[in-house]
Amino acid sequence: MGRRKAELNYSNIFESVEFPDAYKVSYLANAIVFPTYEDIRKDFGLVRAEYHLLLCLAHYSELTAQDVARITRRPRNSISRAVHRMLDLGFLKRVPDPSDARQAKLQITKEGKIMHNKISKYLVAREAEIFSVLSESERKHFRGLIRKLANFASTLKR
Amino acid sequence: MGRRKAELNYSNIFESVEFPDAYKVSYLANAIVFPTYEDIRKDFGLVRAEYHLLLCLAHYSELTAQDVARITRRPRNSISRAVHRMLDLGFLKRVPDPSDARQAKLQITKEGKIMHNKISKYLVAREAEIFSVLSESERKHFRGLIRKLANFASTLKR
DNA sequence: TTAAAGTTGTTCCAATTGGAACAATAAATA
DNA sequence: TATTTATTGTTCCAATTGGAACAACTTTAA
Repeated sequence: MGRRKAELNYSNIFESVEFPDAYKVSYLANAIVFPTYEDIRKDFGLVRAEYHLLLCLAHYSELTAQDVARITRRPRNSISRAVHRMLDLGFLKRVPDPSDARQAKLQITKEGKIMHNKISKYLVAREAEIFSVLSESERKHFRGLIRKLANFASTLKR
Repeated sequence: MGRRKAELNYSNIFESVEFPDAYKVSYLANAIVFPTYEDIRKDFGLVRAEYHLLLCLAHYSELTAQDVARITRRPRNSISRAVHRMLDLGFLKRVPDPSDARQAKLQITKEGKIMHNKISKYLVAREAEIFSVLSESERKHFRGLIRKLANFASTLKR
């Protein structure tokens, strides 16, 4: 095994960087969120936008593709592609909207729900693992603060 | 302008999702981190890995490409590509390591430092904007908690 | 009523991306 | 010492990605 240099603590940068909070959010995302999408792809065969559709439609009974794009802040064409694949896989169904011929309402199917539950279970376990480092009260605190931040972020134009 | 549907609050999902904390971290990352990389590309002409090199080498005087890959959790080939471009741009210099012919030590140049300062200034302002929604004491709390989480995440295998 | 502007979902395309394999080198093991 | 295993940086390649343009449609303004 190649020698490891004397002592390079890779997390020193956490404290010396000029924007430490944003940097750690970014780091957490890289460390947690992306590997998670990777796992979902490997274990369940769905890419990010496909999983996002499942997630959104498990929580809203009816959405347009555009709604999902807005909720997840992803480009419309990625969602569009994903919709077709999810229709083929039988995880979604689509009904034209009679009141607006441009759009169609999407719904999750029974099979989609089953898949969502499977993935969800995995993600719940993953969340528990990550947050196990916080005490119950710390976690409660963190939840309140990140809620505030996320809500604020959701108001940002883009 | 197309009508907006009666009332669809896109952030409802924040509370109903099965893994609310991890979801909000992910959401924050999507809302904040990615647009930031996009801005850095547009305004400064550097892609993510290129900026990461600048950031790392502004904080450690000497690193190998592999070190940077580890610090940022990015694939080595992305870093390798970025190194070449940054050398061409004059933002980095590279010196072979006499004690290990496989690797080379990277350093940031004066020009690189100038560029880093410019980007940094922008990111500091951006961080201030995002976190303006928290009070001073909330922010202090948040900093402690996210530090704990990020440090823990840095110990995860991948 | 007609024209202009905005919206939705889609296709096309160019660029980015990361996995896999590779050569060169170093360390570990027999 | 010789052989096996690991590491570094690189190239290649296939897949993913998102911007831009587009057609169909709706809403607003003239």
